[in-house]
Amino acid sequence: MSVTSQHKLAENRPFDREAQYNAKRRAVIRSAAAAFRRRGYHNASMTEIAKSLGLTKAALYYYVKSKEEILFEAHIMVYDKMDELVKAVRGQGDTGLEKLQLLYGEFAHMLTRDGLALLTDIDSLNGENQETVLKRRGKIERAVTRLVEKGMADDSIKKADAKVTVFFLMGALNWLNVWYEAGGRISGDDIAQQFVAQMSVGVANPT
Amino acid sequence: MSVTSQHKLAENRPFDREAQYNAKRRAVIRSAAAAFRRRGYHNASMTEIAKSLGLTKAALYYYVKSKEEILFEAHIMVYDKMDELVKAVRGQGDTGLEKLQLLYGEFAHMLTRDGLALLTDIDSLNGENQETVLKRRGKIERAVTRLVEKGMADDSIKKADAKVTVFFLMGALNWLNVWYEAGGRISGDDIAQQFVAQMSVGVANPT
DNA sequence: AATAAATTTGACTCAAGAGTCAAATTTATA
DNA sequence: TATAAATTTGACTCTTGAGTCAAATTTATT
Repeated sequence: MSVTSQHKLAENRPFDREAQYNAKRRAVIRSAAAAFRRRGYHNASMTEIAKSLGLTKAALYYYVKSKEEILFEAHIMVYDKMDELVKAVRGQGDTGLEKLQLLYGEFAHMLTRDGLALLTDIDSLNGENQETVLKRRGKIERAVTRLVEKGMADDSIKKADAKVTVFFLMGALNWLNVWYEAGGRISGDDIAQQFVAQMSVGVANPT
Repeated sequence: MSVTSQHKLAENRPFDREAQYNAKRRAVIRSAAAAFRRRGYHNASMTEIAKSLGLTKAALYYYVKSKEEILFEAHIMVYDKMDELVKAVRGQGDTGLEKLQLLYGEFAHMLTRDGLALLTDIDSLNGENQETVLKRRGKIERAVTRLVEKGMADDSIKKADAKVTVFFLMGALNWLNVWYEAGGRISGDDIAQQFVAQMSVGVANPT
């Protein structure tokens, strides 16, 4: 009996609780990130974020250490997802162009889904966090740049300054969050598809 | 004599003074706009903006009514310039594509020159100002959309959803301000040129 | 039901930064 | 040099919003 309860205490409950806690914490970050995207980091107050979750500001601090921590994690959440996508398409596609098409499509798709958004407010992060986020962004940009360069090497992509090309493409993605409202006239899938098409012809070598 | 001095008072001096005042006011707005772009609207304090002009915060309020007024006018300044550019290319170019190339090049060029930057913080404007800015942005987007549609009609531009195409192109421009630092590896002219090229092939009908 | 842990809250403190204003300073004019 | 207008400032006030904390409430366990 006492052994059983010990067991429960040590295995079942803690897991449950921890999972609960983590889920709620993620919910806080997601919800806040959406508010940041809609209204901007500084215009979205903690009180407001709390209210939209049916909580009080004080309760938020049970899950996070500071507002900045939320911003940081919101950034990281997106870059984690993007890293995943980079990994996911790694084996696929043949030419550089094909690989780029797959990845770009995944990116566009991600951004038109569930609240995931590239945030631009990096200046509101303190030195260390800011550096980390910039590093992560750089990592993604480099992954894309590699595909572009591979495409230039195998002649599937037109030769040009790879960096500018990548910025051009990433710019379009970032801007997506500004104008795209889920449930609008155009579906996320359509946009992703059209972005890929647009990107492709803009970049591909005429065959 | 008294007439002469009256005259001077009424004609010469005031003009000088007014011009001086206006020039300084514009300088305040430009300098602040640059700070907003670099550090974000809320991270750039009035004190900081004043200091970079060799002034005191209080002095700023001799030229502007509020921080928000600065943000508003900074936005308007850019849209005025863009309207000018739209007008400037109106007569030129033959096909829709050619017109679009000219305009897009001018836009890119403007953004890589003297501190003019598309600001994204629109949520920090109060209702009326915000509405005005959104209207101005809409006006520009519509002007670009018209060119795209003209191009689709005369077959110089590939048929697709014009709106998405325009957002794609404007996104790349907006993102420019995030990564482009004047005096970097690539000159503004080169970027403008490459953006036009990128845009063109992305959009043009294969001939 | 008693107890302990987890969660939430009301009522605070504190700092930062926008905005004000009377007084000081500078500039131009006669 | 005297004077008046334009410009700038130091020293404020006021608001907003982040963050804290002891106490209240809820949830799970025996």
